[in-house]
Amino acid sequence: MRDVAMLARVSVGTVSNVLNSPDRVSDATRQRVEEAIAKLGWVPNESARQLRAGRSRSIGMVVMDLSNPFFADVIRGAERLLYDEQYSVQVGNSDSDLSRELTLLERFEQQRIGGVLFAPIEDRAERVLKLRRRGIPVVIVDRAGTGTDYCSVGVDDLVGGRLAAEHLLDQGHHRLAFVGGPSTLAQVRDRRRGAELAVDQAGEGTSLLVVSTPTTSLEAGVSSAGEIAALPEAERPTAVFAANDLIAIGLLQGFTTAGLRVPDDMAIIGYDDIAFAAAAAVPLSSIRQPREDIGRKSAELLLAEMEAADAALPHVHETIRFVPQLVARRSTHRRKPRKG
Amino acid sequence: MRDVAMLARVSVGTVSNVLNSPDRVSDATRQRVEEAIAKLGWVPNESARQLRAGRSRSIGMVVMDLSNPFFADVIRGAERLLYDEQYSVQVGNSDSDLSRELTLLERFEQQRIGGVLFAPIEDRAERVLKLRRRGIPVVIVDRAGTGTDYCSVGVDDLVGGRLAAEHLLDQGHHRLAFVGGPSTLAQVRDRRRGAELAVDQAGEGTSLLVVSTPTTSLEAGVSSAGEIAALPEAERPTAVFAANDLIAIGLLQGFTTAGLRVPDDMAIIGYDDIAFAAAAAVPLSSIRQPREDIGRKSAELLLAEMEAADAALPHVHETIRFVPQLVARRSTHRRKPRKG
DNA sequence: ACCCGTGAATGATCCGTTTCAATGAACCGA
DNA sequence: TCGGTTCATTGAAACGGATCATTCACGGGT
Repeated sequence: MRDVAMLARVSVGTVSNVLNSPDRVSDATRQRVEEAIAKLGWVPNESARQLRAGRSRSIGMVVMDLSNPFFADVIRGAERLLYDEQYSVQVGNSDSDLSRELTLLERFEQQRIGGVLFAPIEDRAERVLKLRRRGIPVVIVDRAGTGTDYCSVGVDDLVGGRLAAEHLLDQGHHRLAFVGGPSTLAQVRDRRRGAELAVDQAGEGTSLLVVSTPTTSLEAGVSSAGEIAALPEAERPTAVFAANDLIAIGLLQGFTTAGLRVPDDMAIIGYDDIAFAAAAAVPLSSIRQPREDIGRKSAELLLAEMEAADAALPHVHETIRFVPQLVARRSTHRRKPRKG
Repeated sequence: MRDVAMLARVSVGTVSNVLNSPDRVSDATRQRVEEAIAKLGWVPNESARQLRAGRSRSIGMVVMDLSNPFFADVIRGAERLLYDEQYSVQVGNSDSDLSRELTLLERFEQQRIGGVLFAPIEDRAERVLKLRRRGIPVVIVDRAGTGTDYCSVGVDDLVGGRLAAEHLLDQGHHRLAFVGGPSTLAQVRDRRRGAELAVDQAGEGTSLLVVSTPTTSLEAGVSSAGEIAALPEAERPTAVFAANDLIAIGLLQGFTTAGLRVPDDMAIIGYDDIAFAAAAAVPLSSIRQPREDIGRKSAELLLAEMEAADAALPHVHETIRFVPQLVARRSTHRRKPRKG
C-alpha cells in the first residue's frame, strides 16, 4: 500500500479512501491511485482490514456430512445469497464427529468470523452461546429449535416422520421398521418419534421395529438390509422408513442383494428427497425438504442478525419451520396380492 | 490478551510465549497464564496473528460443482489430511462460472491464504501464476497438467475415455454417442478425445455421435436423452458414454421415460464412479477415479510446496496422474439378440 | 484586502499479536 | 567477592490497513 501511495504521490490514507470512500477523493487523484494499484498489482491485505474492523466478511458453515447431497444443496442455497452480498463462505465438515465440530467452531471464533451457519450434531447450546458471547451471530440450520436463544431454520421432522409412516400404513403395511441412527442426532430422533406416533395411532396389529445404525451413510443402509432380510419371514417387516435417502438407497441395494424385491417384498421410503432418490434402482419415495430454501433462509436470518448486531439494535430470534412433503414413487407402490 | 497478561501479572510478551514457545517460560508462570486464559475465556485473534505472520493457516479450495458427489469426495480426502495438520479448509463453489471462480481466487488472495487447491473450469494459467506471484502455492486438482509450472493431480482422462468407448465396442455396439459439455472443460474434451480414438481405431462401421450439453448436471442428461431417443431408430446410437455419472444418471432417467430399456435398447456408461452409480435404477457402469486419493494427494503436494516456500528451498513441481479403471455393471450388459 | 467556508489530502494512532534485543535475577566457579 | 552464564521476563517495534482530527489550498463574498 505504501508503494501504491508513493507511485501515485499521495499518502496511504488517500489510497485507503479511494477504496473505502471514493467520493471523498477528487477524480484526478482517484484515477492516479487506481492506475498505481493496477500497475503494481496490489491487493489489499484482508487480515489487516479485519484486524482493524474487528470482524471479517466471511461466513463459516459447519455441516455434519459433506458427502450427503442434502447438505451440498443447503450449502448451495446459502452460498448463492451470501455471494451476492459479498460474503465468502467457508465450509467445514464435522463428519459427525463432536470434537471435529468443536475444532471447526473454535477456528471460526479465532478468526472472528462474521457469522456462522451451524448444522449441529447434538444439541449443544453452549457452543452457540460461546460464539455469541464473542459477538459472532449464529443460525442453526436443519434443526428448528424451540427456544428463543437463537435463530433456526429447519423442517418439522416430527411431521415428516409421521407422513412417512402413515404413507406406509396407507399402502397396507402393518409391520414397519425404522432404520437410522445414531439417536444422538435430533433429526433421527424426531423422525422416529413421528413414525412411532403414526404407528401408535394406527392401533392394534401394527408394529415398528427400530434398527439403529452408527451413521447415516449408504453403507449403514446396506448392512441394516442384511440384518432385516435375515429375519424369519413371519417377523420380518414389509416396509421400511429410512432416516435419510442415503440409508434408503443402501437398503435398496442390500435388499436386492438379499433377494428381496422392492416394493413387492419390501417397501422403502427415505427422507430428504435428494436428486438421486428419483434415479435409484427403484425410484425412491421420500419426504421432501426444501433443501436450497433452507440454506437461503438461514443465510437471510444470519445477515439480519449481523446487521442488527452492527447497528446495536435489538434482534428477535426467529424460528423458521418448513413443512415437509410426501413424494410417493415406486418404492412404496401398493403390494400386489401374492400370486399362488 | 492484555487482560490475560494483567490478570496473570506478566507482560503480553510472556502470554505470547506461553502459546508459541512454552519451554521458554517457567512452569509457575505458565500455569498462572493458563489459568488466566481459562478464567477470561480468551481466544487469540487469528487476524492479528496472520497479519504478523504474513500468511494464514487456512487452505482454500475452489471446485466447479459442489453438488457433484465426486467433488464432495475429493474435498473429503483433502480435508482429512489437512485437518490433521491443523489447517482449516475453506471450500468455495465456482458453480462452473468463470467470474465466480475469479472472485473466489481473489478473495483467497486478499486473505493471503496459505495455499489453494484449485479445480479450474478452463485452463487459465494466469490465474495460478497471479496467486503464486503473491507467494501463495497452488495445486491443480482433477486435471493432470503437462507443464512444469505447477503441481497437479488427476487421472488420465484420455485413457479413461478410451476405456469407456472400448468397453462399449466390446459389448458389440457400433453406433456410439458421447454426451457431455461444455467443451471448454478440459475433462470433457479429453474424455471425448479418448472415445474418438477408440472409435477411430475400431475402423469402418463404427460411429460416434457427439451431443454437447451446457452443463455437467443430471438435468443435462435428462434432456439429452430426449434428443437421442427422438432420432429414427436406424440412426440412433445403441450405446452412450456420458462425461460423468450425473449426466449418465440423467440419461438413464430420460431414456426410461422415453420408453427405451437400459441396457437392452440403450447401453450407458458414466465417469467418476460416484457412490450412487452402483445404486442407480440400472446399476451404472462407470470409469472409476480414486476420488479421495486425488484430494489427499493434492493436499500432500500443497503442503510440500508450502513448506518448501517457507524454507526458501527450491521446489520441483510434480504431476500425479492416477490411472482410471473400468467398472462394468448392468447398464452395459451385452445386448440380447432381439426376440421375435 | 480580508475572512470564512468547503472540499481534498494528510499523518498519527490504533487494531492484537509475534518477535527479538535488552534487562534483570539467580547461580556457578575461581 | 566478582565476572561470567544461563534462564525468565520484559518492552518496543513491527505487520498493513482504517479512521479521524487536522491541515492546506482555493474561491467567493463582503
